[in-house]
Amino acid sequence: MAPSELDEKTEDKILNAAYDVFLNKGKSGTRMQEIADTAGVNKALLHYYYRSKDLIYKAVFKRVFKDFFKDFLSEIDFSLPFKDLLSRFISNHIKAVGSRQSLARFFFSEAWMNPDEFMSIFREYLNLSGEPLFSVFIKRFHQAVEDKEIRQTDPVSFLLNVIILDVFYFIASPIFFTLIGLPGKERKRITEQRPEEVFIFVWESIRYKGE
Amino acid sequence: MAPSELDEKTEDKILNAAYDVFLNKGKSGTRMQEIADTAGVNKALLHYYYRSKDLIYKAVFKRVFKDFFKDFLSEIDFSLPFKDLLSRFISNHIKAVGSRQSLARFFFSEAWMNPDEFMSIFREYLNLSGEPLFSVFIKRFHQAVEDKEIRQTDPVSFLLNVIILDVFYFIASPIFFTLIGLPGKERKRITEQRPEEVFIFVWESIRYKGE
DNA sequence: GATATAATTAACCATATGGTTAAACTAAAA
DNA sequence: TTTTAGTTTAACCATATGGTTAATTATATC
Repeated sequence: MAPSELDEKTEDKILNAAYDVFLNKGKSGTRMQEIADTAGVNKALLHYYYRSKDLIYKAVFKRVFKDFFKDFLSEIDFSLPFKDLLSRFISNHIKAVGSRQSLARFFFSEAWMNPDEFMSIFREYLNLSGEPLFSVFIKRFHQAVEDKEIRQTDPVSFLLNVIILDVFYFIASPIFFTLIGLPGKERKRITEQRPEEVFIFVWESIRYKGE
Repeated sequence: MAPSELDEKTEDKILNAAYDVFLNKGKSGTRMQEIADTAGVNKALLHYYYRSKDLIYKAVFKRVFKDFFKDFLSEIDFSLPFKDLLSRFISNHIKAVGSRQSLARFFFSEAWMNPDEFMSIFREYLNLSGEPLFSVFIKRFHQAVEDKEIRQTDPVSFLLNVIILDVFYFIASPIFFTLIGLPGKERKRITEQRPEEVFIFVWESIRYKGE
């Protein structure tokens, strides 16, 4: 009957608001009052439900973490041939990050600004995912090397390179484009072609080229 | 006679201290008192010399900007063959960024958290450099394509990819390594080999491989 | 309907923070 | 030596901020 936002429980309203504010302002830039205003509740309720700013932050972080890795690792069909797997991984990944830029921004910004706190919270929630998918990837990689689909190289560095090319494009490109004075039209074109560009770039790098 | 720090002028002591604090805490995380303490001067002097936090921030930003692009673009001999040019560019670049991580961290963190303010200050200081070196690179790139040293591709995306691989390794790798549970020894090895790894990765991607 | 419990609010508090000021100190010019 | 301009300090101010509390309202239980 009523729209979902209206019968949302107060606790959730607060967490959603905190999510928005923390994502856009960072930890030290976030004000409890702004969270309260965004949620449309009295400021005291933030403490009633979450006790302190630190604990709201942790709760938000937990959700950010889940969302980030859900987008990051989901929907990959590991049975595909390696080349297709890579292509799909890259385009999914870029799409996910591109549509959730503030998420990635928050994630890395906080990782830099509060590395100790970040890493300790990070480790708390680590069990959620990551490892199994990674080892599957490594297996497929070695297989592809054996099958002479791709050249011999370090899969850890390779995967890291791919992820870096996917994620940080959205952070580096606005600054880079401004620096070289690239017009908006060109920026848009390059951004649209980004998944294709990255795939060709990395595939050309690792595909097997004979003895 | 006296060590340089002691006969430093107050104005410089403040700027140096502000540089340190802003770099490590970001704008909203920085406290005027902490700058004053770090500089070893009375807090009122910050306002005496720089009027406000905003203006100190701008002064710091100006220096960060200069330092960043000095390391970023200097010492490149554009007369080298393209392959060597690329190799040198990458290793210089990674070395520069690696030894100035807090600089890059500040630079991008602020770019995300205060994109509008960042970009407006950024543009203020844009005239300093960047453009000419970039156009030289483009020329060399096209030349190399003509000479069939490298394959035909977009030089803008290519340069951006190289920069991204250089800069963001230092941001992404600690998180990535933690996520996959890579031990410290391996991390160190991979980090030491990073310049070589990136060069091979991108060179394999663009080198000319015949019809 | 009375009572207990959970949810909510306005007012409040202590401290932190950016910023100001008037007075004091220093060094060089007159 | 006095004047003057620049420099430095301690004390202060207004506001912002995270957090608390006592009282009020809504909700559920008997």
